[in-house]
Amino acid sequence: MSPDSPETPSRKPRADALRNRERILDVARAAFTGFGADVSLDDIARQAGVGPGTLYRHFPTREALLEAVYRTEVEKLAAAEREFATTMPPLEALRKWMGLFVDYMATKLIIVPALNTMAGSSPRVMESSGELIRGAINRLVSRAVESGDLRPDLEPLDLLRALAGISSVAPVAAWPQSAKKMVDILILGSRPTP
Amino acid sequence: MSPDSPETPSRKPRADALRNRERILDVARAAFTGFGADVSLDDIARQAGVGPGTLYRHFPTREALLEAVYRTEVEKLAAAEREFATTMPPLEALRKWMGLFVDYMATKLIIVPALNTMAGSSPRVMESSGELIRGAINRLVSRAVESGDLRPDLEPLDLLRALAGISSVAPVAAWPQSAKKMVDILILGSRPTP
DNA sequence: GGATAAAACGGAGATTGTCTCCGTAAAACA
DNA sequence: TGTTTTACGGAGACAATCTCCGTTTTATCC
Repeated sequence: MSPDSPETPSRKPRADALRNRERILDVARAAFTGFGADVSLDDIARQAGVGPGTLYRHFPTREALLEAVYRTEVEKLAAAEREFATTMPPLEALRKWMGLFVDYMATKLIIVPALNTMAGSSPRVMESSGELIRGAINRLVSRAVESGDLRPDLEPLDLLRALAGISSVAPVAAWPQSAKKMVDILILGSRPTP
Repeated sequence: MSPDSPETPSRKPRADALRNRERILDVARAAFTGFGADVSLDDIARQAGVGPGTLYRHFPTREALLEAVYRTEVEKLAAAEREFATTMPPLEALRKWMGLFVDYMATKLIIVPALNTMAGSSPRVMESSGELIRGAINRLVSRAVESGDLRPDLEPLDLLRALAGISSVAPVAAWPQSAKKMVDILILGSRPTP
C-alpha cells in the first residue's frame, strides 16, 4: 500500500493552474451562498473565465467543489486570526474576526446541509474545522481578557454560539445584517464592569 | 380573500386520474428509497406507465412528489393502526405495526433530508405526521398493557426511539434487517415479568 | 344508450445541466 | 532556446427537466 511517499513534487505547479483554482473557488463561494448549492457548475466556470473542462479537472464533482469552498473558508478564518492577533489591539482584532465569522456562517449554512444529503458525504471535513475555529476564538478572547478589555468570566464559545443562534430565528436572507449588529452588542456587553 | 368555499367538487374526479396518481406514488416511493431522492422523474413516469406530462400535472415539482410520498406513508401507518386494532390480538397488532414503522423510517431517512435542502422546504408536513404517529403507538401500547401482554411501566415512544436509534449505528443499506430483528427483541423484552 | 363537454393523457421536443475528449497552448526545466 | 510536461478550453455526447398541444378517455345530461 502507498507505493511511494505522500507527495513527490517532481515539479513546481504551473502558475495558471493555481490562479484558476483560486478564481473558481472565489466565484463558487459567491454563487453557492447567493443562489444555493445547486447552481450550474458550467455557469461558475464561465464566470471564472475558464472552460468547463478546467473546472472539472480541479474539482471532479460538485461535492468536491463544495468541500473545497468550505475548507477554504475555514482556513481563511484561521489565517485572519493569526494576522489580526499581531497587527491589531485585542478588542479590535476580536471585533473584526467576529465579522468574518458571520460571513463564514452564511456559507456554512448553505454548504453543510448540501453535503449531508450527498452520497459519499464526509464527516471528516467538519471535524478538523471545529478544532481550528475553537482554537482561534479561544486565543482572541484570552488576549482581550489579559489586556483588561473583556470580563474574565467569559466563555469564548458563547460568543460564537450567540451569533450562530440568530440563524434559527432570523430569516435566512436578513441573517448577516442581524448578526453583524450582534457583534457590537456582544462585545459591548462583554467588557469588564468598571 | 377565499372567493368561494374551500372546494367546489363540481364533478366526480376521473377514475384514471386517481389510478395514475396512485401508481406514480407507488413507483416513486420505491425509487426514492431504492436509488435516492434524485432519481429521474421521467424514469418514474415511465415505470408507472404514464407520460412525463401526467406526472408533472399531478406533482408539479420534485418537492411536491417527495412531500406526497411522505404524507402517504404516514397515512398508511395511521390507517394500519386503525385496522390492526380491530382485527388482531394486541401483541400481534403491535408487532406488525412496528414492522411497518421500520419501512416508514427507511423512506423518511431519504425524504426528510432531501426536503430540508430545498428552496421552499416546508416544516408543516412534519408537524402533523409526528402527531399521527405518536397517537398510533400510544393506542397500540395501551391496548397491549390493558390485556396484560406488556409491562405497564412502558413508555410507548421509547419503542420507536429504539428502532429509530439503530439508523445512526447501522449502515444505511442493512438498516431494515437490523431493525426488524429489533422489533422481536423489543417486544419480547417488554412482556410483563411473570 | 348516445351525445357533449370537461378532464386527463402522453410524448415530442425545447431547454438546460453534466461531464468528457482531445487538439492546442502555455509553463517549467535543462 | 528547445523539449517535455502540464493545463487549458470548448465542442459535443448524453441525460434530466418541464411544456405544449393534439388526441383520448371519462363523467354527465338527456
